[in-house]
Amino acid sequence: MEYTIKKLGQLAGVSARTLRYYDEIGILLPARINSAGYRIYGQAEVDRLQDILFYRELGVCLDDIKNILDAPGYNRLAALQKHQEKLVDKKKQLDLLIANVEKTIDYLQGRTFNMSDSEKFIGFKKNLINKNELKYGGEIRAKYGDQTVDKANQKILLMKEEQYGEMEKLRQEVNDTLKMAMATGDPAGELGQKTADLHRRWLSFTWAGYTKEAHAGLAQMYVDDERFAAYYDQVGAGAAIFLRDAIFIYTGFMK
Amino acid sequence: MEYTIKKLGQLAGVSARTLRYYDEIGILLPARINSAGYRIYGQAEVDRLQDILFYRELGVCLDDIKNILDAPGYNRLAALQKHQEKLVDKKKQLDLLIANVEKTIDYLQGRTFNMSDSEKFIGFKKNLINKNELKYGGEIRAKYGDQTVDKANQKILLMKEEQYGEMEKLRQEVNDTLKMAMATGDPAGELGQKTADLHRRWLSFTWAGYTKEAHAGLAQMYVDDERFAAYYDQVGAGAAIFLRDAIFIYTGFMK
DNA sequence: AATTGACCTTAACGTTACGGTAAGCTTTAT
DNA sequence: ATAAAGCTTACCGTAACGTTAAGGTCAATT
Repeated sequence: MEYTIKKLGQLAGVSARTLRYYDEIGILLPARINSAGYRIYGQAEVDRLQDILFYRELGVCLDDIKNILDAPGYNRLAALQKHQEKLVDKKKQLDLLIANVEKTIDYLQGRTFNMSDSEKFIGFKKNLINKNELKYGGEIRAKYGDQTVDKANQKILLMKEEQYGEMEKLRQEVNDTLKMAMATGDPAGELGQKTADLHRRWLSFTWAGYTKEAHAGLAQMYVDDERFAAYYDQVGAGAAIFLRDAIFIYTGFMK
Repeated sequence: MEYTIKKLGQLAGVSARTLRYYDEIGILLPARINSAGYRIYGQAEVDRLQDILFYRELGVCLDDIKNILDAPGYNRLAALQKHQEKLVDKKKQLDLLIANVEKTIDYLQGRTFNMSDSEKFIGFKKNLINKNELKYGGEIRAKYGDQTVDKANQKILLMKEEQYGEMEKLRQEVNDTLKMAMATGDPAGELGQKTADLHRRWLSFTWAGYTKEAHAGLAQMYVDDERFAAYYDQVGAGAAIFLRDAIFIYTGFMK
């Protein structure tokens, strides 16, 4: 498949000006120039542009990207695997920032009293990639010894366990609060609503995009799907229905 | 608490130069200037800087941020709630990009044959926020009618269900493959390793940062924690142990 | 055959959000 | 007392394009 400059731009979501600039600085040359002087791009250029955008997304400057892609030992597969790690890091950082926003909201609403100034800046972007890491690639492990790297990995592992632990704690809290709420018999009451709120927070751990509609939809699924119903009914008979009602009220689907 | 320019910079992770620039363009003025001409920042400025960085993270230009923050009707709480949504959108986009990288890796390794050019550019950043949305805020709902908004939300809900469905399918696949693998009795065999790989992919749905160490750690937890052990042993007696062994081999923790 | 409108070209200047450096004053630590 | 660290203004430099101007090309329609 061959592309003119605008077609490629539309495909990749960048402007034609950007592609001309990339030509100008020599980071992405067209496959050929046709008789009218038009830039024509081919398959190799599509893939190279994809690589460029992967690095750009990680905040690497174009000059560095050029050097990386043109280096004699460039290994696309290894690079992609590194990308994956970096993107996952980025996602983790986003989670931190989202937690920051949530805590700030709680703070504004008076539900959290101890928010330090330094906490207010957790999760904002730092440079994800440092040049050395890009340049020396796999050698860093040999250079600094596996110990350092393993220590770093262990730290991540600890964080994961901690995160998992928090999620478990939250899940337990949902169950406990649900049980107490059911004793009151009122899904609209304070405890019922607290259950729904806890449930939302638990969801947010794994769910990407929270919306009220989705939350309510899931609540209904809890009732319809026997596997879920069975899980929640461990808490008590009719717990799935009670939880659904509480969530419907919480999300405004029922009054 | 009062801060000098460098202190505030360190707190927030920005340079002193940046803060001077913010002063210059009038987006963040110091609380006062001391006798030596030094900029001194107070509590209000800390919070305002936090707001500025929230918007900056979403790609809003400084001029727009200034207008937003200085608008008469600015409501910090509402703004934060909108931020939360946007960040969640961003996270979803990151998930798309990660999926893109993974698919490209599969493609390079010959495990996926049908990757179209347009697929190669899924997930790269577009402008997350458009000006109108920022300016008119809540009015958009009234303006275009709830119908439009609800339709959009419904679409998200559908995507969620789909995503959930895929995850469920994968989980089922893990169980099925695990059962077959156990019949062979060899965790290091093809089926055993396929189980471990499927398990990794299933994990990646909910886990932010995959590392071999964490994967292996979790596998051990499956054995140690009776709740998990019980779940997997539904597949067959000793399934948790078999899965752990397969994962240990897969992650290189055992030969 | 002519026209229209979408597309392409080069060339040049403009913009955003700072980084870097110079030249000099102030505060803090030793 | 002196050096190091931190502060000031002022100015120049930059990356990655956006924008506009002035003009050539292509496909479809009249």
